[in-house]
Amino acid sequence: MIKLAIADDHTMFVDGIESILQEEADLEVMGRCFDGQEVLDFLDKQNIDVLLLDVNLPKLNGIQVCEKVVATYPNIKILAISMFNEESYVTEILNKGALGYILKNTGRKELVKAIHTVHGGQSYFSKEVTQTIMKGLMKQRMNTEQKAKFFPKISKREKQVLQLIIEEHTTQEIADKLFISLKTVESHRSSLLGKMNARNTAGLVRIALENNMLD
Amino acid sequence: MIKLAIADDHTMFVDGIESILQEEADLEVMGRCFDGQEVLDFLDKQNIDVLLLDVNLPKLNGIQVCEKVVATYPNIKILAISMFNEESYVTEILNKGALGYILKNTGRKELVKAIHTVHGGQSYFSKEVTQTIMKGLMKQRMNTEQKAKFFPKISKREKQVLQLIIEEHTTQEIADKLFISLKTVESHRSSLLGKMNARNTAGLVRIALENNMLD
DNA sequence: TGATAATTCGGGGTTTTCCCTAGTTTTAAG
DNA sequence: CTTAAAACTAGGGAAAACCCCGAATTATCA
Repeated sequence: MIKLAIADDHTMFVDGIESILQEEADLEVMGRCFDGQEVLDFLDKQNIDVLLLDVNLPKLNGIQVCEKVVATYPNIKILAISMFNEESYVTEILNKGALGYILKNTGRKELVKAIHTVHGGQSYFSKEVTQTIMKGLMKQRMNTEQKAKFFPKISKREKQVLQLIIEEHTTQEIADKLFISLKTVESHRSSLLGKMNARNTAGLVRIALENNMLD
Repeated sequence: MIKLAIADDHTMFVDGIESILQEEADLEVMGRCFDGQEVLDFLDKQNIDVLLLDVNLPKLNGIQVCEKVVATYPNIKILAISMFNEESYVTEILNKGALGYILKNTGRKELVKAIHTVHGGQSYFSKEVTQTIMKGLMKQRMNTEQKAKFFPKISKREKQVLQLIIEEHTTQEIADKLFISLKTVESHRSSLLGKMNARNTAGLVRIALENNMLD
Protein backbone atom coordinates (compact mmCIF):
# COMPACT_ATOMS: atom_id res chain seq x y z
CA MET A 1 0.00 0.00 0.00
CA ILE A 2 1.46 3.33 -1.10
CA LYS A 3 0.47 6.22 1.13
CA LEU A 4 -0.05 9.51 -0.71
CA ALA A 5 -0.72 13.18 -0.09
CA ILE A 6 -1.98 15.66 -2.69
CA ALA A 7 -1.01 19.33 -2.63
CA ASP A 8 -2.89 21.60 -5.01
CA ASP A 9 -4.91 24.75 -4.47
CA HIS A 10 -7.68 23.72 -6.85
CA THR A 11 -10.14 21.71 -4.82
CA MET A 12 -11.81 20.27 -7.84
CA PHE A 13 -8.55 18.97 -9.11
CA VAL A 14 -7.64 17.42 -5.78
CA ASP A 15 -11.04 15.79 -5.60
CA GLY A 16 -10.50 14.43 -9.07
CA ILE A 17 -7.11 12.93 -8.38
CA GLU A 18 -8.44 11.43 -5.22
CA SER A 19 -11.33 9.81 -7.04
CA ILE A 20 -9.00 8.39 -9.63
CA LEU A 21 -6.67 6.97 -7.02
CA GLN A 22 -9.46 5.47 -4.96
CA GLU A 23 -9.96 3.00 -7.75
CA GLU A 24 -6.40 1.78 -7.36
CA ALA A 25 -6.19 -0.93 -4.75
CA ASP A 26 -2.61 -0.26 -3.70
CA LEU A 27 -2.87 3.52 -3.42
CA GLU A 28 -4.26 5.39 -0.47
CA VAL A 29 -4.68 9.14 -0.24
CA MET A 30 -3.88 10.14 3.32
CA GLY A 31 -4.08 13.91 3.03
CA ARG A 32 -5.06 16.88 0.94
CA CYS A 33 -3.26 20.21 1.19
CA PHE A 34 -4.25 23.49 -0.44
CA ASP A 35 -1.13 25.52 0.19
CA GLY A 36 2.52 25.01 0.96
CA GLN A 37 2.27 25.58 4.69
CA GLU A 38 -0.45 22.96 4.97
CA VAL A 39 1.86 20.40 3.43
CA LEU A 40 4.51 20.97 6.07
CA ASP A 41 1.94 20.95 8.87
CA PHE A 42 0.47 17.73 7.52
CA LEU A 43 3.81 15.92 7.25
CA ASP A 44 4.49 16.86 10.86
CA LYS A 45 1.71 14.57 11.93
CA GLN A 46 1.41 11.98 9.21
CA ASN A 47 3.85 9.69 7.45
CA ILE A 48 3.50 9.17 3.69
CA ASP A 49 5.40 7.58 0.82
CA VAL A 50 4.68 9.82 -2.14
CA LEU A 51 3.75 13.50 -2.33
CA LEU A 52 1.88 14.80 -5.38
CA LEU A 53 2.99 18.40 -5.41
CA ASP A 54 1.68 21.24 -7.56
CA VAL A 55 4.41 23.68 -8.55
CA ASN A 56 2.20 26.73 -8.24
CA LEU A 57 1.02 26.68 -4.66
CA PRO A 58 -0.06 29.67 -2.54
CA LYS A 59 1.96 30.82 0.48
CA LEU A 60 4.94 28.53 -0.11
CA ASN A 61 5.28 27.47 -3.72
CA GLY A 62 6.00 23.93 -4.79
CA ILE A 63 9.71 24.52 -5.18
CA GLN A 64 10.08 25.87 -1.66
CA VAL A 65 7.95 23.07 -0.28
CA CYS A 66 9.98 20.47 -2.17
CA GLU A 67 13.21 21.78 -0.72
CA LYS A 68 11.93 21.67 2.84
CA VAL A 69 10.29 18.27 2.49
CA VAL A 70 13.38 16.68 0.98
CA ALA A 71 15.52 18.10 3.77
CA THR A 72 13.22 16.94 6.55
CA TYR A 73 11.80 13.71 5.17
CA PRO A 74 14.33 12.30 2.69
CA ASN A 75 12.31 9.10 2.29
CA ILE A 76 9.28 10.83 0.82
CA LYS A 77 9.24 10.65 -2.97
CA ILE A 78 7.98 13.81 -4.63
CA LEU A 79 6.06 13.81 -7.90
CA ALA A 80 5.60 17.34 -9.22
CA ILE A 81 2.38 18.08 -11.08
CA SER A 82 1.89 21.27 -13.03
CA MET A 83 -0.14 22.96 -15.71
CA PHE A 84 3.05 24.33 -17.20
CA ASN A 85 5.84 22.67 -19.12
CA GLU A 86 8.18 25.52 -18.20
CA GLU A 87 11.84 24.76 -18.15
CA SER A 88 12.52 26.95 -15.14
CA TYR A 89 9.84 25.12 -13.14
CA VAL A 90 11.03 21.69 -14.19
CA THR A 91 14.71 22.23 -13.53
CA GLU A 92 14.20 24.09 -10.29
CA ILE A 93 11.96 21.54 -8.63
CA LEU A 94 14.08 18.65 -9.88
CA ASN A 95 17.14 20.36 -8.44
CA LYS A 96 15.31 20.57 -5.13
CA GLY A 97 14.89 16.82 -5.12
CA ALA A 98 11.61 16.00 -6.85
CA LEU A 99 11.74 12.63 -8.57
CA GLY A 100 9.14 13.16 -11.26
CA TYR A 101 7.34 15.91 -13.14
CA ILE A 102 4.08 15.34 -14.98
CA LEU A 103 1.63 17.73 -16.60
CA LYS A 104 -2.02 18.06 -15.70
CA ASN A 105 -3.03 16.95 -19.15
CA THR A 106 -1.76 13.42 -18.61
CA GLY A 107 -4.30 10.65 -18.29
CA ARG A 108 -5.18 8.48 -15.30
CA LYS A 109 -3.14 5.51 -16.48
CA GLU A 110 -0.02 7.61 -16.78
CA LEU A 111 -0.67 9.20 -13.41
CA VAL A 112 -0.86 5.82 -11.71
CA LYS A 113 2.22 4.63 -13.57
CA ALA A 114 4.11 7.77 -12.53
CA ILE A 115 3.23 7.25 -8.88
CA HIS A 116 4.42 3.65 -8.96
CA THR A 117 7.64 4.57 -10.75
CA VAL A 118 8.46 7.37 -8.33
CA HIS A 119 7.56 5.20 -5.35
CA GLY A 120 10.11 2.69 -6.62
CA GLY A 121 12.75 5.40 -6.45
CA GLN A 122 12.97 5.99 -10.19
CA SER A 123 12.24 9.25 -11.91
CA TYR A 124 9.28 9.76 -14.21
CA PHE A 125 8.49 12.57 -16.64
CA SER A 126 5.73 13.29 -19.09
CA LYS A 127 6.80 13.02 -22.69
CA GLU A 128 6.63 16.79 -23.15
CA VAL A 129 8.60 17.34 -19.99
CA THR A 130 11.32 14.99 -21.20
CA GLN A 131 11.73 17.15 -24.29
CA THR A 132 12.01 20.21 -22.11
CA ILE A 133 14.69 18.56 -20.00
CA MET A 134 16.56 17.52 -23.14
CA LYS A 135 16.50 21.10 -24.31
CA GLY A 136 17.93 22.07 -20.93
CA LEU A 137 20.76 19.57 -21.25
CA MET A 138 21.62 20.95 -24.67
CA LYS A 139 22.03 24.34 -23.13
CA GLN A 140 24.38 23.06 -20.45
CA ARG A 141 26.81 22.03 -23.15
CA MET A 142 26.97 25.62 -24.28
CA ASN A 143 29.56 28.10 -23.14
CA THR A 144 28.91 30.45 -20.26
CA GLU A 145 28.01 33.37 -22.43
CA GLN A 146 25.21 31.48 -24.10
CA LYS A 147 24.16 29.83 -20.86
CA ALA A 148 23.68 33.17 -19.22
CA LYS A 149 21.14 33.98 -21.87
CA PHE A 150 18.89 31.12 -20.88
CA PHE A 151 19.43 31.05 -17.14
CA PRO A 152 19.01 34.62 -16.03
CA LYS A 153 20.95 35.00 -12.82
CA ILE A 154 20.67 38.69 -12.23
CA SER A 155 22.69 40.40 -9.56
CA LYS A 156 21.40 42.45 -6.64
CA ARG A 157 22.08 45.77 -8.32
CA GLU A 158 20.58 44.61 -11.59
CA LYS A 159 17.47 43.54 -9.73
CA GLN A 160 17.14 47.01 -8.21
CA VAL A 161 17.48 48.58 -11.64
CA LEU A 162 15.00 46.13 -13.12
CA GLN A 163 12.51 46.92 -10.40
CA LEU A 164 12.77 50.64 -11.08
CA ILE A 165 12.46 50.10 -14.83
CA ILE A 166 9.23 48.23 -14.29
CA GLU A 167 8.04 51.11 -12.12
CA GLU A 168 8.39 53.28 -15.22
CA HIS A 169 11.46 55.23 -14.13
CA THR A 170 13.88 56.46 -16.79
CA THR A 171 17.55 55.66 -16.73
CA GLN A 172 18.36 59.15 -15.41
CA GLU A 173 15.82 58.82 -12.59
CA ILE A 174 17.22 55.43 -11.63
CA ALA A 175 20.74 56.87 -11.57
CA ASP A 176 19.60 59.64 -9.22
CA LYS A 177 17.74 57.23 -6.94
CA LEU A 178 20.71 54.86 -6.64
CA PHE A 179 23.31 57.69 -6.51
CA ILE A 180 25.24 56.29 -9.45
CA SER A 181 26.05 57.55 -12.90
CA LEU A 182 23.71 57.45 -15.88
CA LYS A 183 26.30 55.35 -17.65
CA THR A 184 26.35 52.78 -14.88
CA VAL A 185 22.62 52.32 -15.07
CA GLU A 186 22.89 51.97 -18.82
CA SER A 187 25.48 49.30 -18.24
CA HIS A 188 23.13 47.43 -15.90
CA ARG A 189 20.31 47.73 -18.41
CA SER A 190 22.54 46.29 -21.07
CA SER A 191 23.49 43.38 -18.84
CA LEU A 192 19.86 42.72 -18.09
CA LEU A 193 19.01 42.66 -21.79
CA GLY A 194 21.74 40.13 -22.34
CA LYS A 195 21.03 37.93 -19.35
CA MET A 196 17.29 37.88 -19.82
CA ASN A 197 17.62 37.50 -23.57
CA ALA A 198 15.40 40.49 -24.19
CA ARG A 199 15.54 42.83 -27.17
CA ASN A 200 14.31 45.92 -25.39
CA THR A 201 12.55 47.34 -22.34
CA ALA A 202 9.28 45.70 -23.28
CA GLY A 203 10.89 42.27 -23.19
CA LEU A 204 12.62 43.09 -19.94
CA VAL A 205 9.33 43.89 -18.26
CA ARG A 206 7.44 40.99 -19.80
CA ILE A 207 10.03 38.39 -18.89
CA ALA A 208 10.44 39.77 -15.38
CA LEU A 209 6.69 39.71 -14.73
CA GLU A 210 6.08 36.35 -16.36
CA ASN A 211 8.86 34.73 -14.34
CA ASN A 212 8.11 36.51 -11.10
CA MET A 213 11.63 37.85 -10.85
CA LEU A 214 10.67 40.60 -8.41
CA ASP A 215 10.20 40.39 -4.66
CA MET B 1 -30.79 11.19 -14.86
CA ILE B 2 -28.83 14.26 -15.97
CA LYS B 3 -26.66 13.65 -19.03
CA LEU B 4 -23.36 15.53 -19.00
CA ALA B 5 -20.35 16.28 -21.16
CA ILE B 6 -17.03 17.63 -19.95
CA ALA B 7 -14.84 19.90 -22.06
CA ASP B 8 -11.36 20.59 -20.75
CA ASP B 9 -7.92 20.12 -22.23
CA HIS B 10 -6.38 18.75 -19.05
CA THR B 11 -6.94 15.01 -19.09
CA MET B 12 -6.23 14.62 -15.44
CA PHE B 13 -8.82 17.18 -14.60
CA VAL B 14 -11.44 15.57 -16.82
CA ASP B 15 -10.68 12.18 -15.29
CA GLY B 16 -11.10 13.73 -11.87
CA ILE B 17 -14.43 15.34 -12.58
CA GLU B 18 -15.66 12.13 -14.11
CA SER B 19 -14.65 10.13 -11.06
CA ILE B 20 -16.43 12.58 -8.79
CA LEU B 21 -19.59 12.48 -10.85
CA GLN B 22 -19.65 8.71 -11.11
CA GLU B 23 -20.44 8.66 -7.44
CA GLU B 24 -23.59 10.66 -8.05
CA ALA B 25 -26.51 8.40 -8.89
CA ASP B 26 -28.40 10.91 -11.00
CA LEU B 27 -25.47 12.18 -13.05
CA GLU B 28 -24.04 10.46 -16.08
CA VAL B 29 -21.00 11.62 -18.03
CA MET B 30 -21.72 10.91 -21.69
CA GLY B 31 -18.66 12.48 -23.27
CA ARG B 32 -15.25 14.02 -22.76
CA CYS B 33 -13.88 16.68 -25.07
CA PHE B 34 -10.38 18.11 -25.13
CA ASP B 35 -10.86 21.04 -27.46
CA GLY B 36 -13.63 23.26 -28.76
CA GLN B 37 -14.06 21.47 -32.06
CA GLU B 38 -14.51 18.14 -30.31
CA VAL B 39 -17.40 19.59 -28.34
CA LEU B 40 -19.27 20.55 -31.49
CA ASP B 41 -18.53 17.22 -33.14
CA PHE B 42 -19.72 15.39 -30.05
CA LEU B 43 -22.99 17.31 -29.76
CA ASP B 44 -23.70 16.47 -33.39
CA LYS B 45 -24.05 12.84 -32.45
CA GLN B 46 -25.09 12.86 -28.83
CA ASN B 47 -27.79 14.60 -26.85
CA ILE B 48 -26.94 15.96 -23.39
CA ASP B 49 -28.49 18.12 -20.70
CA VAL B 50 -25.56 19.97 -19.17
CA LEU B 51 -22.18 20.91 -20.60
CA LEU B 52 -19.24 21.53 -18.26
CA LEU B 53 -17.15 23.91 -20.30
CA ASP B 54 -13.64 25.17 -19.59
CA VAL B 55 -13.17 28.76 -20.67
CA ASN B 56 -9.62 28.21 -21.90
CA LEU B 57 -9.94 25.56 -24.56
CA PRO B 58 -7.62 24.96 -27.53
CA LYS B 59 -8.79 25.51 -31.12
CA LEU B 60 -12.12 27.10 -30.23
CA ASN B 61 -12.12 28.68 -26.78
CA GLY B 62 -14.94 28.26 -24.33
CA ILE B 63 -16.59 31.53 -25.24
CA GLN B 64 -16.76 30.66 -28.92
CA VAL B 65 -17.98 27.17 -28.13
CA CYS B 66 -20.63 28.55 -25.80
CA GLU B 67 -21.97 30.87 -28.47
CA LYS B 68 -22.27 28.09 -31.03
CA VAL B 69 -23.79 25.57 -28.63
CA VAL B 70 -26.41 28.01 -27.37
CA ALA B 71 -27.36 28.88 -30.93
CA THR B 72 -27.63 25.28 -32.09
CA TYR B 73 -28.84 23.50 -28.95
CA PRO B 74 -30.76 26.04 -26.85
CA ASN B 75 -31.86 23.34 -24.42
CA ILE B 76 -28.33 22.47 -23.30
CA LYS B 77 -27.41 24.22 -20.06
CA ILE B 78 -23.82 25.40 -19.93
CA LEU B 79 -21.80 25.54 -16.73
CA ALA B 80 -18.49 27.34 -17.28
CA ILE B 81 -15.50 26.10 -15.29
CA SER B 82 -12.28 28.03 -15.14
CA MET B 83 -9.05 28.48 -13.26
CA PHE B 84 -9.49 32.24 -13.49
CA ASN B 85 -11.87 34.60 -11.76
CA GLU B 86 -11.36 37.14 -14.51
CA GLU B 87 -14.14 39.62 -15.09
CA SER B 88 -13.71 39.56 -18.85
CA TYR B 89 -14.03 35.78 -18.96
CA VAL B 90 -17.06 35.76 -16.67
CA THR B 91 -19.02 38.48 -18.43
CA GLU B 92 -18.19 37.30 -21.92
CA ILE B 93 -19.23 33.70 -21.46
CA LEU B 94 -22.35 34.70 -19.52
CA ASN B 95 -23.26 37.05 -22.35
CA LYS B 96 -22.93 34.13 -24.73
CA GLY B 97 -25.53 32.22 -22.77
CA ALA B 98 -23.71 30.21 -20.11
CA LEU B 99 -25.88 29.72 -17.04
CA GLY B 100 -23.19 29.28 -14.42
CA TYR B 101 -19.53 29.98 -13.76
CA ILE B 102 -17.53 28.15 -11.13
CA LEU B 103 -13.83 28.07 -10.36
CA LYS B 104 -11.67 24.99 -10.34
CA ASN B 105 -10.97 25.46 -6.66
CA THR B 106 -14.56 24.66 -5.70
CA GLY B 107 -15.24 21.39 -3.94
CA ARG B 108 -17.15 18.33 -5.12
CA LYS B 109 -20.27 19.22 -3.18
CA GLU B 110 -20.47 22.62 -4.77
CA LEU B 111 -19.79 21.14 -8.18
CA VAL B 112 -22.68 18.75 -7.86
CA LYS B 113 -24.90 21.51 -6.52
CA ALA B 114 -23.96 23.77 -9.41
CA ILE B 115 -24.81 21.09 -11.95
CA HIS B 116 -28.22 20.53 -10.40
CA THR B 117 -28.94 24.24 -10.18
CA VAL B 118 -27.98 24.87 -13.78
CA HIS B 119 -29.89 21.82 -14.95
CA GLY B 120 -32.97 23.31 -13.30
CA GLY B 121 -32.53 26.40 -15.45
CA GLN B 122 -31.20 28.64 -12.71
CA SER B 123 -27.83 30.34 -12.70
CA TYR B 124 -25.06 29.40 -10.32
CA PHE B 125 -21.80 31.18 -9.48
CA SER B 126 -18.94 30.55 -7.13
CA LYS B 127 -18.79 33.00 -4.27
CA GLU B 128 -15.69 34.68 -5.68
CA VAL B 129 -17.29 34.93 -9.09
CA THR B 130 -20.31 36.65 -7.61
CA GLN B 131 -18.02 39.30 -6.16
CA THR B 132 -16.40 39.77 -9.54
CA ILE B 133 -19.79 40.26 -11.15
CA MET B 134 -20.71 42.76 -8.44
CA LYS B 135 -17.52 44.69 -9.08
CA GLY B 136 -18.46 44.73 -12.75
CA LEU B 137 -21.85 46.24 -11.95
CA MET B 138 -20.20 48.91 -9.80
CA LYS B 139 -18.04 49.92 -12.71
CA GLN B 140 -21.04 50.45 -14.94
CA ARG B 141 -22.32 53.08 -12.54
CA MET B 142 -19.15 55.15 -12.86
CA ASN B 143 -18.87 58.06 -15.24
CA THR B 144 -16.79 57.76 -18.36
CA GLU B 145 -13.88 59.75 -16.99
CA GLN B 146 -13.40 57.48 -14.01
CA LYS B 147 -13.94 54.43 -16.15
CA ALA B 148 -11.24 55.51 -18.56
CA LYS B 149 -8.79 55.94 -15.73
CA PHE B 150 -9.23 52.48 -14.32
CA PHE B 151 -10.46 50.49 -17.25
CA PRO B 152 -8.74 51.74 -20.37
CA LYS B 153 -10.74 50.96 -23.47
CA ILE B 154 -8.19 50.53 -26.18
CA SER B 155 -9.16 50.21 -29.81
CA LYS B 156 -8.63 47.22 -32.07
CA ARG B 157 -5.61 48.72 -33.77
CA GLU B 158 -4.12 49.83 -30.48
CA LYS B 159 -4.52 46.33 -29.11
CA GLN B 160 -2.64 44.90 -32.08
CA VAL B 161 0.16 47.39 -31.55
CA LEU B 162 0.23 46.68 -27.82
CA GLN B 163 0.46 42.96 -28.44
CA LEU B 164 3.42 43.41 -30.76
CA ILE B 165 5.16 45.78 -28.36
CA ILE B 166 4.93 43.16 -25.65
CA GLU B 167 6.39 40.66 -28.07
CA GLU B 168 9.46 42.92 -28.22
CA HIS B 169 8.90 44.25 -31.72
CA THR B 170 10.13 47.73 -32.50
CA THR B 171 7.90 50.42 -33.92
CA GLN B 172 9.38 49.90 -37.39
CA GLU B 173 8.74 46.17 -37.25
CA ILE B 174 5.17 46.76 -36.13
CA ALA B 175 4.65 49.23 -38.98
CA ASP B 176 5.85 46.63 -41.48
CA LYS B 177 3.66 43.92 -39.99
CA LEU B 178 0.54 46.07 -40.06
CA PHE B 179 1.35 47.72 -43.40
CA ILE B 180 1.13 51.22 -41.97
CA SER B 181 3.62 54.04 -41.50
CA LEU B 182 6.16 54.22 -38.73
CA LYS B 183 4.54 57.44 -37.68
CA THR B 184 1.15 55.86 -37.40
CA VAL B 185 2.41 53.21 -35.05
CA GLU B 186 4.11 55.90 -33.02
CA SER B 187 0.79 57.65 -32.80
CA HIS B 188 -0.89 54.48 -31.54
CA ARG B 189 1.85 54.05 -28.99
CA SER B 190 1.26 57.58 -27.81
CA SER B 191 -2.47 56.94 -27.48
CA LEU B 192 -1.78 53.80 -25.50
CA LEU B 193 0.50 55.69 -23.13
CA GLY B 194 -2.28 58.20 -22.53
CA LYS B 195 -5.12 55.72 -22.19
CA MET B 196 -3.25 53.35 -19.97
CA ASN B 197 -1.74 56.18 -17.97
CA ALA B 198 1.78 54.91 -18.55
CA ARG B 199 4.96 56.95 -18.80
CA ASN B 200 6.85 54.66 -21.17
CA THR B 201 7.06 51.22 -22.75
CA ALA B 202 7.86 49.56 -19.45
CA GLY B 203 4.60 50.85 -17.96
CA LEU B 204 2.70 49.81 -21.05
CA VAL B 205 3.87 46.23 -20.74
CA ARG B 206 3.42 46.07 -16.99
CA ILE B 207 -0.11 47.44 -17.02
CA ALA B 208 -1.11 45.24 -19.94
CA LEU B 209 0.17 42.08 -18.28
CA GLU B 210 -1.17 42.93 -14.84
CA ASN B 211 -4.63 43.62 -16.24
CA ASN B 212 -4.68 40.76 -18.73
CA MET B 213 -5.44 43.10 -21.59
CA LEU B 214 -4.32 40.62 -24.24
CA ASP B 215 -6.24 37.76 -25.81
C1' DT C 1 45.45 33.31 -3.75
C1' DG C 2 43.69 33.57 -8.16
C1' DA C 3 40.08 33.48 -11.25
C1' DT C 4 35.35 35.10 -11.88
C1' DA C 5 31.65 38.04 -11.32
C1' DA C 6 29.81 42.48 -9.78
C1' DT C 7 29.85 47.31 -9.75
C1' DT C 8 31.32 51.42 -11.29
C1' DC C 9 32.16 54.94 -15.15
C1' DG C 10 33.32 57.26 -19.75
C1' DG C 11 33.22 58.46 -25.07
C1' DG C 12 30.72 58.50 -29.11
C1' DG C 13 27.56 56.95 -31.84
C1' DT C 14 22.85 54.76 -33.82
C1' DT C 15 18.23 53.44 -33.10
C1' DT C 16 13.99 53.79 -30.88
C1' DT C 17 10.76 56.03 -28.32
C1' DC C 18 8.20 60.02 -26.99
C1' DC C 19 5.83 64.62 -27.68
C1' DC C 20 3.12 67.92 -30.30
C1' DT C 21 0.41 68.95 -34.07
C1' DA C 22 -2.87 67.80 -37.66
C1' DG C 23 -5.52 65.78 -41.51
C1' DT C 24 -8.85 62.07 -42.85
C1' DT C 25 -12.10 58.42 -41.91
C1' DT C 26 -15.24 55.85 -39.07
C1' DT C 27 -18.45 55.49 -35.44
C1' DA C 28 -21.96 56.75 -32.26
C1' DA C 29 -25.36 59.64 -30.60
C1' DG C 30 -28.80 63.29 -30.79
C1' DC D 1 -29.24 63.24 -41.09
C1' DT D 2 -26.16 65.98 -38.94
C1' DT D 3 -22.51 66.47 -35.69
C1' DA D 4 -19.27 65.40 -32.32
C1' DA D 5 -16.24 62.01 -30.69
C1' DA D 6 -13.10 58.41 -31.61
C1' DA D 7 -10.08 56.03 -34.40
C1' DC D 8 -6.57 55.92 -37.84
C1' DT D 9 -3.35 58.10 -40.32
C1' DA D 10 1.18 60.86 -40.38
C1' DG D 11 5.30 64.51 -40.01
C1' DG D 12 9.14 67.06 -37.41
C1' DG D 13 11.87 67.53 -33.50
C1' DA D 14 13.44 66.15 -28.81
C1' DA D 15 14.35 62.68 -25.42
C1' DA D 16 15.47 58.24 -24.10
C1' DA D 17 17.19 53.83 -24.97
C1' DC D 18 20.50 50.94 -27.04
C1' DC D 19 25.25 49.57 -28.76
C1' DC D 20 30.28 49.01 -28.97
C1' DC D 21 34.26 50.06 -27.19
C1' DG D 22 37.28 50.22 -23.04
C1' DA D 23 38.62 50.21 -18.01
C1' DA D 24 39.02 50.62 -12.89
C1' DT D 25 37.73 48.97 -8.28
C1' DT D 26 35.50 45.74 -5.25
C1' DA D 27 33.33 41.02 -3.94
C1' DT D 28 33.10 36.39 -4.03
C1' DC D 29 34.25 31.77 -4.11
C1' DA D 30 36.97 27.77 -4.95
